[in-house]
Amino acid sequence: MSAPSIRARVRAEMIDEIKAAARRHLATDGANLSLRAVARDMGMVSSAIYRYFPSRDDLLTALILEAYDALGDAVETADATAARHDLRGRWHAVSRAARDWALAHPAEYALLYGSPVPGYAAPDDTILPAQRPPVTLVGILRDGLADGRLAAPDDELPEPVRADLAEIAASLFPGLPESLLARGMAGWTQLFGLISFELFGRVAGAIPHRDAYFDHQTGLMADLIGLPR
Amino acid sequence: MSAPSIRARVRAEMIDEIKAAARRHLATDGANLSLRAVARDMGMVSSAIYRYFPSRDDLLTALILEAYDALGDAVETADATAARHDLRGRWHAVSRAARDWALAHPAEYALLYGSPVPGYAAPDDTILPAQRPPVTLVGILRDGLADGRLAAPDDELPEPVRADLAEIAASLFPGLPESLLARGMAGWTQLFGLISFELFGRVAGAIPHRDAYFDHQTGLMADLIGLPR
DNA sequence: ACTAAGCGAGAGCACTGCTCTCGTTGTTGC
DNA sequence: GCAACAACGAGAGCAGTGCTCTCGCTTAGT
Repeated sequence: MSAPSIRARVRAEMIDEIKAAARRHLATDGANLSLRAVARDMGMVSSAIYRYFPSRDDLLTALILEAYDALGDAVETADATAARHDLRGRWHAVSRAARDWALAHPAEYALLYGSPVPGYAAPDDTILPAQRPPVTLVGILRDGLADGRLAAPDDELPEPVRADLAEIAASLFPGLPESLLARGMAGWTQLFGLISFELFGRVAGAIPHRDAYFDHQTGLMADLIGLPR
Repeated sequence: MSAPSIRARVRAEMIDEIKAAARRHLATDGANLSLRAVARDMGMVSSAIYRYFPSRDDLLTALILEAYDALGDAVETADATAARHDLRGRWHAVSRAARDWALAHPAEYALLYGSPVPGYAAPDDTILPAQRPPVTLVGILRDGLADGRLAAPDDELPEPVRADLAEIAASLFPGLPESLLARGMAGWTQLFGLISFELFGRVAGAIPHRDAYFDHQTGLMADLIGLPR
């Protein structure tokens, strides 16, 4: 007697296979995933897919969740691999990890950070995994502050901004000064823009040496934050 | 005798009406524009649209071109309205103009800066209008440098980065130091990320005071660039 | 052993982009 | 002024989509 029945195991395997096939289609055909094509790939008829996913959007949601997790893993692993006190090294490692993952999985990145699908509303399950990359980035600042290797800039924030950031800090980074959080978020925002520009084809051929450009751009944000060289 | 024949005039009006109807649909139904729905709105049958646009993608391209122009106009007008020597004021005015336009035309913004449609390749006509916002931003730096109100940072760029930026500067901003161009592009990248995050629903309810947050974030990039307060 | 649930196939609905044909209507050359 | 021609709108049709419903078959639980 197996705790998960045979049927349940087969079902789990089917779900995985469907997701795998869907991911394959996503990579080749782009964002507009065809449920029927996925079904064809598995030698099934389209209606059979509905035994496993109530709708196409639910399939997409499953893929999005997995993609968030994959990106989160990549980013956190890169952060953990770098020497803990080398703040700038960690910043670059995390940035590069995010970019590398995006370049390796462009369609999934577009799913996460591209224009939202009209009818589609991301469920709450996505909130936490979506926070992992920015939390990892700002975590570097938190560590630097604790080590004394990083000082909080003493710029004065407008009160509403300070209050909003204080709320975020309270729930995610207790004790982190709002001014530092603000700069960290600026860095995360620029990182996202940098990757999106490169991936979505703006910038085009204007910058042949993309790797070096990317590192320099993220380095500029490290400067803004005050990460020691 | 009218230089443009009646037929030609009617045709031009029809094209405009189709684009207007399409824009209306874009605003309500989101990115997946239905040619048939547009045709229905005009009391036509879908095949009649093909007399004016060879395909749905060509209709989208026309909308994209107009959107780029609208955004470019908004941005350049904002820049021209601010006092020429008030570099920081211009920076904020341009940033806000871009954001305001995006918030007022979210679907069109998504068309321009969202994930690219799989089969769709942006024609070369879009390159120039697409450059207008970043060119406007960096133009502020160019003016500041000419006025002596802004100094080029003397950070040393890796040679490949310097070379790539030098090429861009040569064609768009002759004489602009590469280091300044790099920081300007960082600002543009962050601005795009900022608007996209807000528009595409990340950040969600985390930041209630969006206007103030936006201004502060763009102000941080102005700091990085060195725009005088 | 019997019942109930899970499953895959198939038909069908409403929708999509796009093509082709067929009359009609406006434009232009003679 | 009229004939030839091009532009036009309607309609039918094709291949594709997401999704629903029904029908048998297989497996699981009692």
